[in-house]
Amino acid sequence: MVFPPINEQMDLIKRGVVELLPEEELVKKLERSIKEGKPLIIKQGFDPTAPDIHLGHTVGIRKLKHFQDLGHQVVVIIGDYTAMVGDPSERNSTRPRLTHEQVLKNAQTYQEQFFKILDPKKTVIRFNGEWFGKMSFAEIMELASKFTVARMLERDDFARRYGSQQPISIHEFFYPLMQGYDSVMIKADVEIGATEQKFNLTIGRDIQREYGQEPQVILTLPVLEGLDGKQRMSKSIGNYIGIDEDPREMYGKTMSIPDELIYRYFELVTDVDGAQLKRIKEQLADPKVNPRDLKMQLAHTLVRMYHGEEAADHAAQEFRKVFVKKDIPDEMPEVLLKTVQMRIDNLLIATKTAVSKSEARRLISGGGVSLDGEKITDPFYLADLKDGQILKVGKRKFVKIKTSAN
RNA sequence: GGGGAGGUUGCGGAGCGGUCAAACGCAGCAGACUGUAAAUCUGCCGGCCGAGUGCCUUCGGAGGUUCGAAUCCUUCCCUCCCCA
Repeated sequence: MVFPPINEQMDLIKRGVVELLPEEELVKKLERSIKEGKPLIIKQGFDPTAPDIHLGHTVGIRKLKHFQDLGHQVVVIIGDYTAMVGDPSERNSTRPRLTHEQVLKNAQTYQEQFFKILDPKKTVIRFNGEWFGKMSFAEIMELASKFTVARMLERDDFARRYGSQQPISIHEFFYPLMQGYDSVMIKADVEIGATEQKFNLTIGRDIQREYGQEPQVILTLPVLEGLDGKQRMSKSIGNYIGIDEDPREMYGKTMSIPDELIYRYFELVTDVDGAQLKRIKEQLADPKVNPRDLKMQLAHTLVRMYHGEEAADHAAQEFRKVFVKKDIPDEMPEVLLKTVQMRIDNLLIATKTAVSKSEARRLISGGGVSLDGEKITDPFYLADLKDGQILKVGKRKFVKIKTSAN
């Protein structure tokens, strides 16, 4: 196995990285790897708590991909066991625990989605239930004895919860230990994680040392902000862009990120190269350039990466049409109705464009509803329904009406 | 084991016998504007009824007191702190 020279490797490895600790150790590992022709083992763990991967996850996955491209061995740990514990990092409350069955089902989807970025032939996937599932109580006690409560409470999220009178369950203390033990089991050389993972990653070094192994190098990456631009991207907060999402959704959601995040997204979750990245930065600083255009470029890039060029072009076209020109989209869901007359509030319910009648009436009175381009503000307006009529609710819900009369 | 503080509408957090579907902030939705589903401003923000000092469901669970309870009492469940 032949690897690129160290400085070349380091350049790619360091892109977008927050901390690389300790850097000298990585250099030593790389030197040895080149000398012996042996790839390094690069680890990252994922908790299959939600069945969809979003852009936030891809920050790490893309970094794994960098290592993979350099010829190293990527090992993805699916934390089927740790997911039952729930990572306490950055949480101010105990996470709900999942059943093993749910976890396995989620893991399946995860794997499929990983391979949209990673090369399946070069990726090893391990479930940590493989070793934790058969660990004896004595072994668990041994692992637990290697750490103290005070050490755990050093962590600011635990300290914060403790201080603000929030519950911390004992089992949560096990999470970092388990994650560290994963590193022991696969003899990790490098572990990748978000900055909030630093504590867990560091514990991994200590645990490896306790078990007589050379400690892993830790590499932390920024936490990607979600659509709101403030909170971390997360499925449970609902501010995420899933990599499996419909191209138009993906495009539109990207357009809704705050302008300040444009560069960050380019840097962390797209495949644009260093030169392009530099140009984007310059353009963003130029007051003559409309940030919207760069955001459109970002949206296009993301859709292209996950759905291909054609889908990206189409999504861009639709966006221009619907949101810039305020036109109607090419395609929209059709709803078949059995009558030719219906009160407008009921029509919103029938087309599922509103969940409750109160909401429907609110939307109507608020001026958010139109039929064939004509705004309707009376909730009791009796609409004559025609085939092909377009109902618009809010900014982006469109429904084409079909009547059974024809 | 003893003492104390708590559990409120998605979240945070007021309310402590009627004027409470419950302040306020955040999130969300809609409208206006725009350079975009950015920013900003305005409105809405439990459900139902052609809509009103209307009806129904909600303030950890179950009972009770009262003309009337998120607010008082009993009991149960859950959390946190201090002492042992």
